[in-house]
Amino acid sequence: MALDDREELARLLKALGEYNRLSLVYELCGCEKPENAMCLCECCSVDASVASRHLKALAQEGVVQIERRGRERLYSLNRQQVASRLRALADQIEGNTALQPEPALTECCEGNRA
Amino acid sequence: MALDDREELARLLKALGEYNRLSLVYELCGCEKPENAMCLCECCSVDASVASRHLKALAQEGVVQIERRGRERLYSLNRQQVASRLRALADQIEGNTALQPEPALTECCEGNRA
DNA sequence: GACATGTTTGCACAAATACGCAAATATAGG
DNA sequence: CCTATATTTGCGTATTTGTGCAAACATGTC
Repeated sequence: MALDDREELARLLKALGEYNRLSLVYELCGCEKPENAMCLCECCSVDASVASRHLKALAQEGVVQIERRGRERLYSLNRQQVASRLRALADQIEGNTALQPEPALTECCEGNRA
Repeated sequence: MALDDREELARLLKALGEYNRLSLVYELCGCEKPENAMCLCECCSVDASVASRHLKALAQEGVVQIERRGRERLYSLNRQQVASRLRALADQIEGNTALQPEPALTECCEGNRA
């Protein structure tokens, strides 16, 4: 795995790992259609500007998608993309990588590598 | 979903969402046997005390398990537990929850709920 | 144009966080 | 007991982060 990917994944997890942002994601989970920030910001009790910033952060990590409609912006989840990135991490952690064992990585102390 | 669970999940994601901690997790991914902090801290170039703190944080969120052996502590991944929590989130985000639709949640603005 | 509505931005601030270093602690082994 | 090794903790510090408020912007409507 490339180190850039790891950095990107860390940023995704950090974006999801804040309570109010995660609440926004859950709120979007329950929305069938894209929703604007004024509506979404009600799920976590924060200022609209705060929600706007959080949603922007989520968009930067590819969690949500922004669609402009008139004076408002409609946010929706990139469901598949986020889910697959999370599952890829789950697979790696579980050890079900089914990949060739990445020859000659930095070795662990006593040759204790998979 | 209970709000406590959400908070706990946010903490898990935050724990994983820091580059050096994620690197420790990846390092542990490649270890077949539990490894001590001195060994693990080499993957990210930080002081041993920093690695110790990171591993403690990971342990608090259930990511790693600690086993004492003499003067050292051996860390290993809780592979299944972490993987399943990540997959549960992935399922929710993707919308494959296959759950009853949680009657009467806080409604989205225009009755735009799943 | 005037006004309402939704969003973004600038600013200030408090809290959290990551970090290195040095000291303290724990324990194995002579 | 003394020493070496592994870990934890206390402390100081620089940076990041989440937040609210007010102002600026953007755009639809009358």
